[in-house]
Parts: sequence; C-alpha cells; structure tokens
Amino acid sequence: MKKRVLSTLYKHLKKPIVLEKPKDKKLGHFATPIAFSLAKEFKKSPVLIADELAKIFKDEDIFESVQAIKGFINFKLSEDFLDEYATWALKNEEKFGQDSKDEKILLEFVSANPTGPLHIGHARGAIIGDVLSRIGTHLGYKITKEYYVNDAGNQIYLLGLSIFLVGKEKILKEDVKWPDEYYRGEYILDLAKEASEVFGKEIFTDKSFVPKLSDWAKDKMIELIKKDLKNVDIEFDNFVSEKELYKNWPKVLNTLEENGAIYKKDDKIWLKSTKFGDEKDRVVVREDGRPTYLAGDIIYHYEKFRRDYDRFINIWGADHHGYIARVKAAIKFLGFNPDRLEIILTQMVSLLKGGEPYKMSKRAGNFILMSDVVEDIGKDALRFIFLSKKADTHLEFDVDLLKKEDSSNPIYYINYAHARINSVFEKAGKKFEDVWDVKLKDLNEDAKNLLFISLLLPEIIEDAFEKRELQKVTDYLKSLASEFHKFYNEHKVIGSNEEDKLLKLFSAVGLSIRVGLRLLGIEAKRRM
RNA sequence: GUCCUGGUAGCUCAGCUGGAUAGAGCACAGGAUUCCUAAUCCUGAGGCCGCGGGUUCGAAUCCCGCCUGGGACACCA
Repeated sequence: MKKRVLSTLYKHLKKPIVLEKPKDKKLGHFATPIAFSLAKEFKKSPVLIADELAKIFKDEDIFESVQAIKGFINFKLSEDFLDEYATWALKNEEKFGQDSKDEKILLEFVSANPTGPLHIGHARGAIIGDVLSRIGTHLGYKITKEYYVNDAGNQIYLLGLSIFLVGKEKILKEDVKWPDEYYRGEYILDLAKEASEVFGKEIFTDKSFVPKLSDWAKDKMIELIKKDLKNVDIEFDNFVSEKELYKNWPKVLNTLEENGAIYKKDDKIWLKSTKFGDEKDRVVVREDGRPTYLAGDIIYHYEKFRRDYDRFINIWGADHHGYIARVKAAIKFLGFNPDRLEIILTQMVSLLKGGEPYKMSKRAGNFILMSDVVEDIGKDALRFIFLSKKADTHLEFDVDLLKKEDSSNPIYYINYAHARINSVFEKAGKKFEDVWDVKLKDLNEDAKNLLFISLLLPEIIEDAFEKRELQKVTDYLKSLASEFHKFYNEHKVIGSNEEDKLLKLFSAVGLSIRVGLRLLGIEAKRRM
C-alpha cells in the first residue's frame, strides 16, 4: 500500500517523500511533512505549500481524501483501493507480502561450539537468524543459512578432557585433580558413561585417549545441537567445519603475506589489524605453530567472500563484539570489501521464573538449556518472546508469564484473535472463500480502520527485515489483535446487515495474523 | 582507562533518517456478559523523555560534556 502511495506522490513531485503515520488515526492513513522541507526551498510557508499539494493529490483514485492541516498533508485511502487489495491478498495468501528483492545473502548464525547442548543465549541468535531468513526469503532474497562449527582447538580438547576426568572419577572411582577450566554439567557424565560403553573403561586410564574422546564427543554434540534446533523448527543449509578450513590455511597465510598483512615478532605471526581500525595487532599463529581462533575466522571469511554472495550477515553474541574490527581488517587485507559483511550482535538473556533470576554460564555448568525452556513454555512462546525485543538489548523475561492464559501473554492474545475469527465463521456457517468476492463499501470508520491495519503486514515485514528489527513484526501482530478484539466487542457480525462484509474484513485480519505468525515460525491456532 | 550498548509511566519497552497534544503492554482502581469465545473490551490514574549546554522556526530524536546500568577489551572459543 505504502508503495502505491509513494509512487503516486512521486509522480507529481519527483522528489523522495517521507511517509509516516498521522499522529491521530482519525486524520487518515498516511501523512507527510514534505511541505516543511519544501518551505525552505521555495521560501514559502509550509501551510500554503501543503494546501496547494493537497489540491493536486486529491484527484488520485487511490485517495478518498487529502487534507492539509498545519503543514502536514494527510491521506485517506479509498475503500475501492483497500477492497481491491484485500481481495487480491485473500485469494493469494502465499504471495501476500512477497516481494522480489534480488540479493544473495549468506546468513551465519548460532555457530555455538559443539561442546554441549544449546543454552538459552544461543536460542536468541538462533531464532533471530531463522526468522530473518524466513522473512528475507519471503521478500525475495536468496538466503543461505550457515553454521560455522568450531570443531578444532582448545575447547574441543577441554570437552574430551572433561569427559575423561569425569570418567576417571565417577566410573573408575579414582581421585582426580581438576584443572581450572573444564566443562561441567550432567551431560558430561552421560557422555562418560556412554563412552565407557563404546570404548570400554580403559578409555579413562590414559590421557593420551583424550583426543579420541574429544573427536567422538564433538560429533555427538553436533547431533545434539541439530536436534535442539530441529525442536524449534530451525534447520541449516550448510555446516562449515573449522577443521576442514585449515587445509587452506597455507594459501590464506600466503595471501596475507603478499598483501603485507602480517609480520613476525617473538616467534609468532601477527596480523596488522591496527592498520584498519583495530585496537591492537592480533596473533594469528602462536610460537608453537598452532594457529589461533582468529586464523580460523580469517580462512572462513576468505572462503565466504570467494563464494557468490552480495552480502554476508553474521549473528554473534555481544561478547564477540571485539572481534568485528579484526575480522573486518583481515577481510580488507585479503582484498575484499568488509562493508559487505554485516554483524548483528545479540545481547544477553536473563531468564526469570517466578521472579527468581538465573545466571547463565555455559562453562560453569549451571546454564539453562534451550530444550528445557522449550519443554516448559513451548517453542512458539519462546520464539515470540525472543523476537519481541531488539537483538542488541538485554532481554529479561519470566517464563511463568508465558504460561498465563490471558492478555498478559501476547502469543495467547494473538492466537485468541485468530481462533475467534475462525469461530465466527464456523458459527456463521461460512468458509473464508465464501466472502472474498463481497464488495466492501460504506464500511463504518472502525471497520475501515481495521481493514487498513490488516493490510499493513507487507510493509511491516519489509521494514523489519531491512532494519533487522524483528520486534516490529511482533508489535504489529499485537496491535492488530488488539484492534480486532476491540472491534469484535463493539460490533456484532452474525445476523447484522453487514455480515458478509464484516466476515471478509475478519478474513483479512486472520490472513495477516496467520501469515505474520508463519513468518515468525509460529503456527496460528484455529481453535482454542 | 578504551570501545560497544542502554538510561522515556511503578515494571517491560516502542518512538530516535528532527515535526502536529510523548505512546503501548503489564501491574493498579473502577466498569461491561439475556447477544458471534469475558482467554475479551471500556474508563481512570500514572511522565523535569538520566543531568547540563549547544544547533534549529521546532529536540525524546542531532552535536558536545557529565552522571549511571550492562557488556567487551586473550596467544579461550
């Protein structure tokens, strides 16, 4: 809708126009403060300019009225236009909100170390990434979902070591000296038990077996993570192994050297990342010849940029923010444009239950499992709440609130609207498609307003995707449900003179709720 | 100390490419059901938009300084 209005206005003005929501919805559907900016140019009062423009726009069919008030120009869309659009949308549910963006995007997210099950912090990035991909794909972007598996390095060794030590202590009943850092949690003991079945207890007798345990456990953890993700309806297109990437390390290192990106100092190899904005240079190869974690990321991004994509989006935990500068510096050294890489940071999640705070730490072992929360409140509620706040702000929520069956639980509230719509149709003995060709005219103001709001979904999802602010979608669905409930309470549908028209209106509301939720990976309930 | 982020109603937050009286939800108080799902709705109260300065016809929004919460500052991932 907005696009139609913009192109109509552009036809007359030939200037980019800002369209916004009028302060008061009674004023109209859209408004523009364009007269204020033109005032400077033409040295004329914005009020006069607005009056003149309003007269010009008035003759356009898509507007019912165009009014200039105090320099603002307010537009009301015509019923014919709204009806036509609604009819099309209802008959083309799959296409509703679709667009034809033409960009190939590589979206990397989750990428949690395969050293344990996913915790609630990972879930946030997972859900945001998944929904970005769902919405982006709907808008026409070609999106590949990728998981970078850190299957090399110290953390994986620690995983094996942790299993080894637990096995030694709990299965062999030997005394164990615990290092400062190791993985805790029951799953380590479970793995140790399973390992003793697979390999025999002897596996815990000698430290030289640790790599074997590491390798075995890592694969198990990857499977576990995939299962955790599957349970919230998230699937990836690719899993990229860090270990595999190291095959290309000599080549990448060589390229870096040729481009003057690295130097040797203290028997180590350093990246001159300060040259491109990093705080200090970073070690990429230690004195014993082992590459650092950064090396893996450099190879990974080198390979990424060699692939055929227009844009790269990484979703990282906010604790990685210090990494941005060095990775971008490396990309630049490799001869690519780092602006094509965009990093979305997700902030911490604090979980409450009955007002009690939980502190999470994967390494400490007392972290909250994503799977536990899913079991507790369901994947739909988890998805909704994680999407309802901007990625880079702290998210705090109480799981008990999401179990409540009233309006304090947004997912419940929205589903209730959808179920109500279905129920009204059922009571009326009609199917959605029965009313699609009913002509909407002479609707009351409330109905017209609700119709307009229900047709806003396409611009909401586009805005949400472009700004990477998915809470715009959840906010929209909440307000659409609210407008619907309000209307429902004030206007009787069944048996009224307007029955079919209002049913069509309800059908449009249901459409947006259903499509909106589907893009969030949530199925709208038809009955409650 | 440096770098990110945030500071708006009791709580959680939206608004931030400057614009029309600062919004929503929750919580709180009152009210609505012979009638399509009251799992809902309506009404009410509640605000130096962290503080101070600046730019502007106009600042919650932009700039500078300060106060303050959180995070990051590895040869760990």
